[in-house]
Amino acid sequence: MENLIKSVLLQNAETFFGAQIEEKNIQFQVTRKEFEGDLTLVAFPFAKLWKLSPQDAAQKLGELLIQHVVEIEKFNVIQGFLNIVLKENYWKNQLTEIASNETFGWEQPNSKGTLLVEYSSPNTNKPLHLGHLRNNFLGFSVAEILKANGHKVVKTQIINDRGIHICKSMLAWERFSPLNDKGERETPQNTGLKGDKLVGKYYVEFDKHFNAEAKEILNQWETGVVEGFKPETIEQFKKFANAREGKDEKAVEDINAKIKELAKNETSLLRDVKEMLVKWEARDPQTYLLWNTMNGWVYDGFATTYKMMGVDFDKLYYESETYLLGKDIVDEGLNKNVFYRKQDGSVWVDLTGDGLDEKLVLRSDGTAVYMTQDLGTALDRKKDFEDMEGMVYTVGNEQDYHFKVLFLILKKLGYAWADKCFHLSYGMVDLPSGKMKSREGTVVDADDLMDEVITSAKEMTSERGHLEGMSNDEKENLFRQIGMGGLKYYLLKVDPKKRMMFNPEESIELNGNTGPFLQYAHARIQSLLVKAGEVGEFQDALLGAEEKEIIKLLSQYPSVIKEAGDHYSPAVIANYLFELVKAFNHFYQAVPVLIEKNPDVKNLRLVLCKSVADIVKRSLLLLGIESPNKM
RNA sequence: GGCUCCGUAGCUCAAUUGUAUAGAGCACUGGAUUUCGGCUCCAGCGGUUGGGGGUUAGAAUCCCUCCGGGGUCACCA
Repeated sequence: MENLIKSVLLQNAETFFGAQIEEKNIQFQVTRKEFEGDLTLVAFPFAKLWKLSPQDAAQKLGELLIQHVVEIEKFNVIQGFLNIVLKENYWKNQLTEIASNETFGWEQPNSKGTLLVEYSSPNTNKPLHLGHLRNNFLGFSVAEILKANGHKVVKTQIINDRGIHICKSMLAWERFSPLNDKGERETPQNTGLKGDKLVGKYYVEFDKHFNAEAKEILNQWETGVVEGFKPETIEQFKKFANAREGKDEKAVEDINAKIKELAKNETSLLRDVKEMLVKWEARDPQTYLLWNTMNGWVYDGFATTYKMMGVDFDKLYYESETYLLGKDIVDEGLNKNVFYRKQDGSVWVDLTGDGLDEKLVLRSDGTAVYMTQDLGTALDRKKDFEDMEGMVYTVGNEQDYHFKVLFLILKKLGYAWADKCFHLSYGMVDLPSGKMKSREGTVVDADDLMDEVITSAKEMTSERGHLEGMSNDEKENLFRQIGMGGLKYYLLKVDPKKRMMFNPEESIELNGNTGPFLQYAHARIQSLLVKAGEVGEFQDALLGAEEKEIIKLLSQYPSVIKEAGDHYSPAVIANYLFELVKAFNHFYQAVPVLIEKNPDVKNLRLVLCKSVADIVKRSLLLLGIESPNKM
């Protein structure tokens, strides 16, 4: 309808206005509840054009439009806003169209370009936590939303499976794991621990021993024991120690931190773990075997977690296979004069012209840095998916700068698809107690949290739900659907860019703006439809205010899907759904459906209910949330 | 300190391509069912949109400034 009015105005611009008008001057908005109308046109720009008062301009616009657009029944003008009322038949036709189209609001699948969506991308030395949940739910949902917008989508992740942090877990396991009576070290099999949890345990174990050793060294230094240490180090220590004299508390603390760093560098554990990394890079068979074994445990653990999350991937990238990539791109950049080499052999890119810094892309020893890897990986993906039009990187906002630089370099190197690369940057998840910090043990484990929400869904639903006739498996499945639905909705309803507060109590609520509230509306409609049976024609039905309100909302659905896609934001869909379901509950409370005597009216209401249920179900699916028929 | 993001009701969030009286949920108070699932609905309470200035017919939204908070400024990832 908006497009129709727009084209009428544009086509008749000469006759109406005596001049061409710009499309952006035609602004629509949804008519506010307190005024009569279905659609509102803002008349201020036209007032300027005609040199009339806004009221007169709006009046003139209304008179013009009512002659040219048959669907318009009448209009009214309030302070430069033209409120248009559309004919009842228009809305009934809209409903018929919505109800008859099973993919209403979605674009033809694969009708648009291929996009890679990267999300999750964990380290293999620790289990997944609450932050990963936001990442995974977001990435998965955005991928689904892009599909609904017609894109072909490849879901992917890059697994950070190498580096010093992995070696820390490996070394700690070799050294500190107790042996059982068969002489074996701890494994997921003999402990029953989930693989990622076991490996994470040894990562923590490493840190404990590492800190203890550093403290021991520190004690030696402070008490004057200096044998066995490099003279330079002791020199440095003494310099720091003397610098503490006469300083205030804060300054002393800073200096002590530096001394601690010094001591950490002297630990045998750090030396050994670095040695292990070198061995790994040299493909030492024993180290490689250990690495493979422990990563295998982690992958088994992650697989369980991903399954519970309900996310999946089409293509996996491993950092152990990509970390050497990007060397070619360094040559390419040098050839294209985008990069330059410094005296010491390191390679840099100068982005000061774009308001950024100079950035290193290759170390002086010829090894790659993070940026080099990411450049190489990006090109690698383009090779794997030649029709790739762009990429979405679901990564926390602490890496905003990194991605700005990454995309800029790709652009400077002349890759057209760099323009369609998007950093789906999301804010940190805070707890009521403050920030999540792994060192302080305030991290919320993903598995534990999912278990908790499912358990509380069980407690709450067992009391109030409609569970009669369900098998135990069906019940367990239902609790999972409700618990996970609540959790996902809670994390997705907030604008991704924003930092958000995670309140465990609110996340398991069933009322208000929550996942279960939407699921409940869907389940209630399903039960109604089962009772209703066959649904016939509704041509002669009169449209009530409540019905019309819902049809209006339903007809906005396509633009909601488009907006969610354009902004990579599941929150747009979540907020729309909540509005829709509130309107539906209002309607359902005020208007009888099954008991309605007039068959046309009854049919119309049933079609309306079914359309709402369909949209709710399909949209929740875009958020990764299931809609049970009973709950 | 440089760059960057953010600050909306007691709390959690909408509205940020400028547009009518800034909206929801939670919490709190009071109501609704001879009716289809009460995990429902209705009403009330609650705001100087961090402060100040500017641009505009019109500012939560754009610009400047101050205050407060986060992130980032590694030859880490």
